[in-house]
Amino acid sequence: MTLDFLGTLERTHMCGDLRSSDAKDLGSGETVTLMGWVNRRRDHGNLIFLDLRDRTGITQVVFDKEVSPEAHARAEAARPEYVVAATGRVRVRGEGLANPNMPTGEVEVVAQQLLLLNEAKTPPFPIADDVAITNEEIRLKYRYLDLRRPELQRNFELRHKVTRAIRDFLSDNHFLEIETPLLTRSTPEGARDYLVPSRVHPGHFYALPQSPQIFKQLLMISGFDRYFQIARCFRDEDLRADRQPDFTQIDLETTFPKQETIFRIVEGFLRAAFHAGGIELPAHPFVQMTYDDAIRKYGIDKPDMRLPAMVDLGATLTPELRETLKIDPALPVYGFTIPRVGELSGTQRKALVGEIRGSFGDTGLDFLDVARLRTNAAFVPLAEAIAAKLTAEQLVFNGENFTTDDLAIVITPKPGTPALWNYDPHWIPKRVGQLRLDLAKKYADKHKLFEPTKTAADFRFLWVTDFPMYEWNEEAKRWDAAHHPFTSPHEDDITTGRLTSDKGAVRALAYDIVLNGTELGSGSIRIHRQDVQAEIFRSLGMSDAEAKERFGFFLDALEYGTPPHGGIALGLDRIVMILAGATSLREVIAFPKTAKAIDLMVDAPTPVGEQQMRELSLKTVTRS
RNA sequence: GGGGACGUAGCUCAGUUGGUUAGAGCGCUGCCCUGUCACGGCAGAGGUCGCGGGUUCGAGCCCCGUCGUCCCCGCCA
Repeated sequence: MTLDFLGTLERTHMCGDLRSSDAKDLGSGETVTLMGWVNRRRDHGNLIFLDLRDRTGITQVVFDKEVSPEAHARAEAARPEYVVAATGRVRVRGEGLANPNMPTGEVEVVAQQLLLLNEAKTPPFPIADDVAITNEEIRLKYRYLDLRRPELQRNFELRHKVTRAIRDFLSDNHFLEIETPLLTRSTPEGARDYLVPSRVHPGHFYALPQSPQIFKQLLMISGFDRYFQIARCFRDEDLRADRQPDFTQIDLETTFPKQETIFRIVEGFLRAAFHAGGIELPAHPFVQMTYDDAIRKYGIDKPDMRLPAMVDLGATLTPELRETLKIDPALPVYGFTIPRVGELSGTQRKALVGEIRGSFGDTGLDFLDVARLRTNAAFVPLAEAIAAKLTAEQLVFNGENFTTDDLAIVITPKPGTPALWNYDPHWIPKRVGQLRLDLAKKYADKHKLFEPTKTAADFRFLWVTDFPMYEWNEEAKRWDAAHHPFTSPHEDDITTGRLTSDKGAVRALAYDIVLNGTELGSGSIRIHRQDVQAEIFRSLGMSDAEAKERFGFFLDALEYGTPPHGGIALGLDRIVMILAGATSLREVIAFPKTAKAIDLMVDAPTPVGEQQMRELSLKTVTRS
């Protein structure tokens, strides 16, 4: 079978367009032309059905030997994924022939002509069945075919709509979209940089940006007032399901903001973005929580608000009880529930106990099983007191009482164990918080709190505020910037001199936006005074000379009338991922990389030829 | 750098205690079929059980190594 050329033929409709009204409107002799891929062929001998697919949908085309023997013959030769152009009349399907399962199911096209524009090898995995392919390797190698599947077509249409809604919202709110360089300067702190060797300057390297941080601050100094960018960023760190080395941020900065100014802007464009994705978020501001509260109540700086919080049960334990139960007299005792886990069998419960104890190892932590406490008369009052506290939290969480169907865990630190975790008061809550998430994941099938209902209730946003300014770096024995060194401390922490006297207690005007336990974005109010910036650099152990060498241009710029400013950057990929109900960024990035940062389709990275290496003054050495 | 899961036909998977010639569904090829839409019927092709080594009379199955993919910890200002 020879292939046809398109010639002068033009497409009149997309494959998702036609409805019964189109059949009525078309007078006799009028025809439509559809172009697309053969989704499926059903050959009944003298009658053949081809389902034509493009990104808008699928339309059934009928080939009747009596209507057009030529078209019928070509339809016989067509196979899945062939590219064809079908011309014919739209017909309302007869009684009982309509297919209510497809949007175009009330009509069909009776073909008079079929052009076979291109053939296709049998694809390595099915395109037509919208089923999950588990072989990620083959999906990525044949990414162009994977992307042809309806599921991914939907994801990228969603991504486009979300991006567009955000762009429109920010544009409507006086933000200017300005591009910043991709070839820029390495700032060797934070994530590892991707480096690009300079040909013109042997031994010198550009770095790809981890974020346009300094540039957007300079744009504020330049007086652009409000800036945004859908910015590609690069970080040479190990990957995760929600981390790719090459990713996209919605980056923005504005002059004269309070934190709340930034919050309202972000809430505004997220509302617009979710609206574009068919979700109406409520009009009220998102919930806010300080970093300290997040750690205390959830044991993590990005709480998943779809689950009930942890509860401090310390007050329910008298010193005598602590002694009897071998609990440290001074340390907090945490309890939490996983709702609707249901009755566990003796075997299941035993396995769970082993699992939890095993995960604690030699940490000094142990736990009480509330269900077992109840079986001992001496501890019934304690069990009741604990249940009362858990009930209170459950009421806050979802308006339900804690019941015996909810798995209740109480974590108890053995006496004298603080030394094991270096007296860090966050150690216990973080550890308990991790267990909370592990168990929530383990019993996800039972509590179903992670299952999409396709409503706004699926998306639990949270602002986390008042992050610590500094983080103790145990290895280097020094204080590092917890966020980045351009973040402003709270104003009182500057005036009280706490920057030098008590670094651990300094709070930053830094905030994260969290959605369902995923960090969507991070921002801060920046330092706009040269003297404060210089002091922060010094407090980070950077000498004035060193600060000048690394950020001299920026310190200079701060001296020319820098307005107070601040901003945020949100991961566009993560927003789309969660909105699409996906669990990996690969589902929303067109050409993603594997966990080892390989592009399986184009096969990158690769060694380069000697000529290219020589031009760049590069030589490969083998690392031992 | 560390931990875990997986790897059997093009795809999704099964494969018992180690036992003869490795299976199913879908897909693919050919033939038949005028109302299917996950069409149906008949026939057929298709396998380095990721790779290498070992144990054994005998390995898809056990052991060691290795490669790849995925998930997690570290890391990600």
